[in-house]
Amino acid sequence: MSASTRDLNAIFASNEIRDTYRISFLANSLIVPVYDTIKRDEGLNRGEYLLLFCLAHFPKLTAQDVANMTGRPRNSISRGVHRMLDKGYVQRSPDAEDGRQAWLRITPAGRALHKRLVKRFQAREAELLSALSDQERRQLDELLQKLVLQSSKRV
Amino acid sequence: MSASTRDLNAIFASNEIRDTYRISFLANSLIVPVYDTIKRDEGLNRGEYLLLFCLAHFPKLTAQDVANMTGRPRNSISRGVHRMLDKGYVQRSPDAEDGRQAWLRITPAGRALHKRLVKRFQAREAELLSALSDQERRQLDELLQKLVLQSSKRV
DNA sequence: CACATATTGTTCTATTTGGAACAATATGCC
DNA sequence: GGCATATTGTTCCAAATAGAACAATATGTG
Repeated sequence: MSASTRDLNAIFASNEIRDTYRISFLANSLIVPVYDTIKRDEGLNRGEYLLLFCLAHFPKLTAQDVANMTGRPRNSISRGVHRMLDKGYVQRSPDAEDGRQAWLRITPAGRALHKRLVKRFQAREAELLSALSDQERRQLDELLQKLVLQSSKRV
Repeated sequence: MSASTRDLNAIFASNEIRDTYRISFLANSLIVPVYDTIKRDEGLNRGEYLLLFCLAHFPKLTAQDVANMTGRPRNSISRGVHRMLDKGYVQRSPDAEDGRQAWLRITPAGRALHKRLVKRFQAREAELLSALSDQERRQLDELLQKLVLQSSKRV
């Protein structure tokens, strides 16, 4: 009964950082439930899935690249790499020119897993976007692109 | 050198879940650096700040309300409540009608803290939004509102 | 009223997370 | 070449996190 007597959704429209609050809320709503199912079904945690996702979109990356892309600390990536190596979803080969770094690549098993798992995010995204018309989706696409480029500029 | 030879930003435009990826990226970019400064300067972790923020926008809430609003598990909220009680930013009073629950309210000290801290998020938000025109900001506002309402509908 | 079920908030525990220090390697500057 | 500084990836450790079980209270159904 407690929640029903107050409109908790009112905060979406009436707080000092409306865009921040709503973007953060949407991010959680889009990814948390899906990560939960991935954890449950495949035993991958967030860092491991992010690594898989990044490697699915580039021929090769260093651990530092993945840290830069995801904003996670290097030690988290390092742990994720080792677990994904063990699981056979990722392979690693040292760089001949720079002895410090190593190149990471996705394996066929990793790519197959990615193809299966990304469908879950797509389904959740489609559910959310069902609230928008085609034109609104195009608007959103343009706005998001401007914002992420602005955001990554300062890094 | 490794990153400069690859355009890591390309993933924004070319992945299977573009909106999910970019919204999640933006959320991190908006809140993580600010949370870091709040942790450093005030010793509040994410759950504690979220509690403060929620209570700043409602006269009273139960711990369960806060869990619903933030999507965090009840035990995290419970811990946050105790620490914020100790710090004097929150007060608690049992509900006379329902012996299980208690009402949480922000204290004057808590409100003063909130007013100071929210400015940091506002500054970060303004920095991001500087990439958009006034009209684009209005568009974003409308789109976000539709999306959060869609998102909270299913809960 | 009695008993099964649900809800609130808490504690216990295992996992996840990230800061800091570290070794190995690379770069820059004299 | 030699030495200070930077970068990569790792390990160590402390803090944060969330699932599960729990006690107390409330609700519903006979």
